[in-house]
Amino acid sequence: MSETTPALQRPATNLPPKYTPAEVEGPLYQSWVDRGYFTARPDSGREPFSIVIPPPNVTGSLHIGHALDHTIQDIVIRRQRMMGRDALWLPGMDHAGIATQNVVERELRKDGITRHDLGREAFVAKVWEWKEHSGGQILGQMRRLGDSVDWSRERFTMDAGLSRAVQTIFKRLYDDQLIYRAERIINWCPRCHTALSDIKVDHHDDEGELVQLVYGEPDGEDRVVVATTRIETMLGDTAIAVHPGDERYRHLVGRKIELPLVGRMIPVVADDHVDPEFGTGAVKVTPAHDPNDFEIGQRHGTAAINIMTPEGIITGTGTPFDGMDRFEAREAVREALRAQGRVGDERRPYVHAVGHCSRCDTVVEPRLSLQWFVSVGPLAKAAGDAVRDGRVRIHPKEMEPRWFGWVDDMHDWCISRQLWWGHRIPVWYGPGGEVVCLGPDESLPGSAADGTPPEGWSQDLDVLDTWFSSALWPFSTLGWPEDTAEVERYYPTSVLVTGYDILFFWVARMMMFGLYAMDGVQPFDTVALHGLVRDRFGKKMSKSRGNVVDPVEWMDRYGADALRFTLARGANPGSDQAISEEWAAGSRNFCTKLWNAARFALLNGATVEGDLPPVSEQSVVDRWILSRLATITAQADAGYADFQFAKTTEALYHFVWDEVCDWYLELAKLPLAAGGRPAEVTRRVLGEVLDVVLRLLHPAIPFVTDALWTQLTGGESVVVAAWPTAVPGAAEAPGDPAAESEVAALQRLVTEVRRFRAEQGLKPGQTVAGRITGLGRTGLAAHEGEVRALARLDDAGDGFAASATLRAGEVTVELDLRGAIDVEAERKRLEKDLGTAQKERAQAQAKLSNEQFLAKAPDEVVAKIRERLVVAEAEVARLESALGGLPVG
RNA sequence: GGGCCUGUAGCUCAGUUGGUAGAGCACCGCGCUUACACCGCGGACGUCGUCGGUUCGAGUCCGGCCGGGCCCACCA
Repeated sequence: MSETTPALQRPATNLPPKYTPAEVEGPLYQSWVDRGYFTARPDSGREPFSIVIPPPNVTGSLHIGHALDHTIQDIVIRRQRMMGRDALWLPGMDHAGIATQNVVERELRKDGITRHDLGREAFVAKVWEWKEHSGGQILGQMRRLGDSVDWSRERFTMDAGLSRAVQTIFKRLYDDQLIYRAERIINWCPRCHTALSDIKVDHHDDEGELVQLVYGEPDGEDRVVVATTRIETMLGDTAIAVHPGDERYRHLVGRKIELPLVGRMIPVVADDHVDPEFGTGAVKVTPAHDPNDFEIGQRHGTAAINIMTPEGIITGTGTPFDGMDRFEAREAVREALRAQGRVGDERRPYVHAVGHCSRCDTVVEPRLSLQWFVSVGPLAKAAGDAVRDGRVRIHPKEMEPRWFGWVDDMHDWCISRQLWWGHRIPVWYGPGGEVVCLGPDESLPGSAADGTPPEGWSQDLDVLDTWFSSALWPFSTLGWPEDTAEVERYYPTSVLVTGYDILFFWVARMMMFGLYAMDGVQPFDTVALHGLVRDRFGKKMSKSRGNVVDPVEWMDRYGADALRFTLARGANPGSDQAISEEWAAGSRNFCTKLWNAARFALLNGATVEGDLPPVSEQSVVDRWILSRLATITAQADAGYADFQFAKTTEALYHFVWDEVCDWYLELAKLPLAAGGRPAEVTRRVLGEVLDVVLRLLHPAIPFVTDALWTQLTGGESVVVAAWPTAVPGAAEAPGDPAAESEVAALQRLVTEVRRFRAEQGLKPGQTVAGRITGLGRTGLAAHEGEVRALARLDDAGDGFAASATLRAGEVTVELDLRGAIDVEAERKRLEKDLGTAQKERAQAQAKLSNEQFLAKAPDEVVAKIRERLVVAEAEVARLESALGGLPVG
């Protein structure tokens, strides 16, 4: 209790009449941090619960998808904290190799310099500088959102500690021969000058040309026609392949044919890969520029000739095409071959899938390259098994097939990147061809004290794929490879919350490395997947569409709570959500409603002091709301636990708005006005309801709930309040059905009277004289006062003359409308209702006269239909009588 | 090419083991009823894509078709 917590000091009357999110949210976050609420306590003796944040890229700022991701994690972790767990939500950021390097290079370009002008060391220093700036922005946004992360444990994938983890695991994998270096066809971006993972390649249909190309003598018997979309690669052909069983080419297998334009003699080989049905049944083989061809080349021992520079310029072919860009060469080669009559004049457009760099959209070039790989076989198998045998749960379960589809058929992972920003591959090459992989504390024999390598040694130039370090995140952030208390305590983490879009390349890799590094212990027990945030039409957000929502803008306009509540309300497990500004406004409105309800309670002396009054002293209305509160508490608890955020927040929304505000508060006004013991009981129940509701809502909307809760209870903060699991003093679940049905009957009657009034043109606030009879037969004998208050009926004094009569079930309400009754309106209303009732009666009768139904349907269902018939018949009778009683108009 | 998901009120979406269709927003009346016009009261709105099957009964299960979307993929 210090100056940092002004909210605590305010008397109840100080709650401003108007809810202003900025005023509520502004000071709260820092006070939470100052009080250390978010700091995990390994020595607390409490049961641990841990989440590591999916580290946002240091590039740019948080987008709405991050806001969703963080909201979900914050809901989970805040609830656990309230449940008394030692809750750790570990924050941090990812260095995002290529993305970050691109951003910084773009900055440099504005000043007309390239990274090569600076040199590697200076450039990397520049990136660090930039990271400090950009990273700060993200942290500010997280604070704004209310993320209850443990700032004392913030990490960055390029931190010294995490870099040690990277080097340690690299060395271990290397020693276990799970990392190897090999020439492979990789996706190469000629513009970014880097290898791209399969995931960074977008395939979409482009129009090209499937050229038919004649090899061998155009008229000779060694004539072979092949088809290709990349004719320029023929300069690097080293074979022609046909299917072994293809009679058309049997005579050619084993022979050599001259490669046009180049003059090289290349063999015809037989390979199963070739589909004799496709095209001409013959394939040109360019091992250095096509993955299939590479494999064919490997099988037949043919050379791989690289004909392109990293920039995509033809080189080393000894032809006039050297020096041409690949697309330029495509045309030139085609023309040259056409001149020789090997290619037809006619162009046949051909639409096919072409890979593009996901970052710059350049057409990727399959290219032979010396790269580092992780041999994923055993690692992926373990990752699959962990889910198969139930050690790791994927939520929702429908995502499991995708998981298995991926881990059960994973290619080896190319981990080297031709970048400067990232973890440098810890491998050194010696003058005599030596290759040495170094662990964190190792150095080359003969190194100088300052680490300068011996003469002739140099380190591999490449850095590791960003995902390599992210894959270690669940334990590297806890201090691994050191033997820390945090690793011991918080690993495996309890739940991983992330979007299904990175299930494969992040989650799968964490699973592989986690199981590998931590002796088979999984990195998390549960993977909770959420979807993508889309625009109001369900379209993907993109800068080009101009439909991107900036979470900060919405927080400015509606508050962080409203943004969070909006995202939570749309968060159905694993599925995308469409959001619009109306939703945010609706969420803000809900916070306002909550605020106003709390104001009402405070102005009326609601309290949480002392025990809840015994059931014997509670009114039916109290019992009803407490029963409902107990139900909603159980629902919310279970719903949050099962990651059903949409369902749960929706249920709380309706409980607060439709039940507490619309009915309970209105009904409570009577005993509060009456004073005495009934008022005392109501004040206590009212306090209880709000207290519990605020605690249940706190994980989703932390700011406004804390502001209100401290006012209501005088407690320190709802952040550290106990999580409600049951409502003490309320009847046990399934609640108090008697009270619930009694109040339901009351609500039905009041609604009926209100509707009648509205049909008759009475203004909602206008009080009229009325006489109510028959309440006892509906079990509402004790509720006449409430009916009168909510339906605005005055007691009928002397001289009362009924001019309109409403029969609602057993109850009759006669109103003195002083001749204002609209007979036609009432007739229309009654006839409509009669139609509905008759239809219901007919449906029930039809079912009950169906012998098959009677014979086969369960008894309870039959009983339900019988009951329905009775009700419908009574309703028909009532409406017919009411219609008959209308004045002839 | 293979696989997955999806089609419910004008819009965006819920609908638990098959048993009389729901929400928010938008819409139509009326209203400053002493917490709240970021509100209240009342109202209207769907042959659950389509055809067929299973069943006493299907939005809910099965099959075909049509319409969207996604993932994976080396088809030259």
